[in-house]
Amino acid sequence: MQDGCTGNLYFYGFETPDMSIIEQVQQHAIECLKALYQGDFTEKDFQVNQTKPEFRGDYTVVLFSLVKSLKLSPDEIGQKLGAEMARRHPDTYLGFNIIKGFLNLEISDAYWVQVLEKNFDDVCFGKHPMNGKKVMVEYSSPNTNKPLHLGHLRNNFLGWSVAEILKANGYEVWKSSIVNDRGIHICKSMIAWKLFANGATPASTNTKGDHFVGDYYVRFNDEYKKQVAELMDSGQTEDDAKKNAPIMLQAQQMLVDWEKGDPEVLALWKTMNQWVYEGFDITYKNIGCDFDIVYYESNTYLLGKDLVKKGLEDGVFYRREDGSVWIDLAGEGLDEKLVQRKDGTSVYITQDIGLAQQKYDQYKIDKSIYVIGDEQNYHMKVLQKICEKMRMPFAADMHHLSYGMVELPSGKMKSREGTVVDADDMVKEMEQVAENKTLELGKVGDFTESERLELYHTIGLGALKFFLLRVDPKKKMIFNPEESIDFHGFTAPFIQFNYARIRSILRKNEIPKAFEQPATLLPLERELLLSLEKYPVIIRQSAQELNPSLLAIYAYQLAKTFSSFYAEHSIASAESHDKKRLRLMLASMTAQVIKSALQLLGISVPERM
RNA sequence: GGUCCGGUAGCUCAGUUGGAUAGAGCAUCAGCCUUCUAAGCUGAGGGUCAUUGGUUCGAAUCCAAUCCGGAUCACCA
Repeated sequence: MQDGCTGNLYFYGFETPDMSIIEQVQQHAIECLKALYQGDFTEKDFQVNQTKPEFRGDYTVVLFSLVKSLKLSPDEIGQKLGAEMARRHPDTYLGFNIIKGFLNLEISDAYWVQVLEKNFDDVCFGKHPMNGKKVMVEYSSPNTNKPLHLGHLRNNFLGWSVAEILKANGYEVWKSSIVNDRGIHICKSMIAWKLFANGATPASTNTKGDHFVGDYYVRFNDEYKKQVAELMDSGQTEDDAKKNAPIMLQAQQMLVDWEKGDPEVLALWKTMNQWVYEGFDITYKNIGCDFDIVYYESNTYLLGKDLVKKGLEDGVFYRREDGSVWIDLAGEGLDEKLVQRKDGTSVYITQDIGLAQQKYDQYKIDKSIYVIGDEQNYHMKVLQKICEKMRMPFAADMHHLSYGMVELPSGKMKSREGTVVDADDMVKEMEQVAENKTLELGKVGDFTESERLELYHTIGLGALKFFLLRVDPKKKMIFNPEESIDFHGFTAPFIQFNYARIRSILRKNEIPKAFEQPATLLPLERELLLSLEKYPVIIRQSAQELNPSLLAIYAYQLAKTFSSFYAEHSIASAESHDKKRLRLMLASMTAQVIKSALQLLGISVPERM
């Protein structure tokens, strides 16, 4: 599903999107250096940064790296370069100064105003034209024996957001999920249900399906622990007790029966999985996740066997005496890895190879992204290496978007030990906090009941998503349930609040027609424009790095700049007609970009709050 | 033990293709609502960028070693 922004904006080859100002500065500098010094210069020869606030200027060329090759002082290079850039592009540069090897360039007001005039009402501003590339983002990929928890939320928010960010960069994107619907963990819930439920169902107990099944998973572990303790009391070692506990043996037998296709086991399996799916659907809908393709492991777990055969023939794999099949990756700094058991059944990685191939065959994707926790870094490295060794054409374009675990102050969350923060509870709690704060502030007196609920959802879920997305994905993060997530400062509600303030103004004021005379920009107006102008670059960067936190940080920084601007200058009662028009346009564009950036994070904005 | 990732303010985090006096938020303190929504604005305090050495005009960023924390190295998924 595309948003209408990336489809037909440009005809390939005829029109290219405008260069951002930072790219222009770079090009201008290259062009002028060539003219001045007759050498070959590229972007790599010098850096362009945003000018630090304590100096005059907008963008800065760092001159030190040019000193050696030109054999001139930074000051001399700066003077010549600055003058030449200003001479050649008088519409862009207002002036320049050189301080300690830094060439600070002031961009002209006219340039900034033209950026504003051109883009202030463009809902597609910042998004890039279609590039003809197809990419699949696999994310979420839940187990069906327990409900989603906070860690899954990080995965879901990340995956969804990265997919949207790629769309905004012109990719055709499929969101997919591989549901882990078979295996010993499901059998554990099944056997516990059989033993203890007396035929109870989610409906009969008025419980959400995934929680219902999850409860039996916990029940299994309780019983298991009890049985292990009993066996140990009767003299068995811990290892033996763990192996011999009757309920574990029953679960394992159930898995064997499942693989044999025992109708009774299959029926129960289908029923319980269905309960879980009904629960997941509610959660996914509530948190705004969607998928274009859903794979089920029960359908894919046999994939890859043919590839193992082929790999054996090609000498990529080898067979041991006992019949098991391996690959030797010791040369790549990895280990030897099993790809097929001695009994001929496949292991996890076998189906991963098969599914990777299937994705490529079915959808002709150019890039395949896997959103999977960093505990599987090794596994994913092995997978990619195997695909590479098998000369699969897509091997180089597989990308593991590895993210760190969400931990509690007490350490890792463990479903088995019940120390998890449940996803549904978490969302509900955030909505509750949103409600409390909103009522405290007394701003929704005239809202209808459903408007109120929608607002609490927007704010509460927004705060949660932002909290999880604002951190660099690859870093682990700590969540403290004692201190509930803040609604002040570096948060979604702050950004949403600024959006609502702008909307409030725009409801009451129309943007007047044209300027009567060119406006001169005040520092905060200029700062806001500088920030707005960066948006397309940020969208591109977050796609390149597969990192939504760049957008989150950007959206906050933009909202913060607006907030200062708002406190300092009146918009509706500006000192002149021109200023009023300028500021309304600024406000309008800010709202537009905030909405767009948050939307890429999966966060919506309220018209009032 | 091998491999990989991380260590920045009391807390949670930015900042790493090497650039100016290392930045935000929370918490603390001091101001600011008769004017567009104070979920706000302005300001203050708070740092041995884990440690040591190296590379150079310049290092939180690169290299080496060390310390601390985590992940992973299953005929589990």
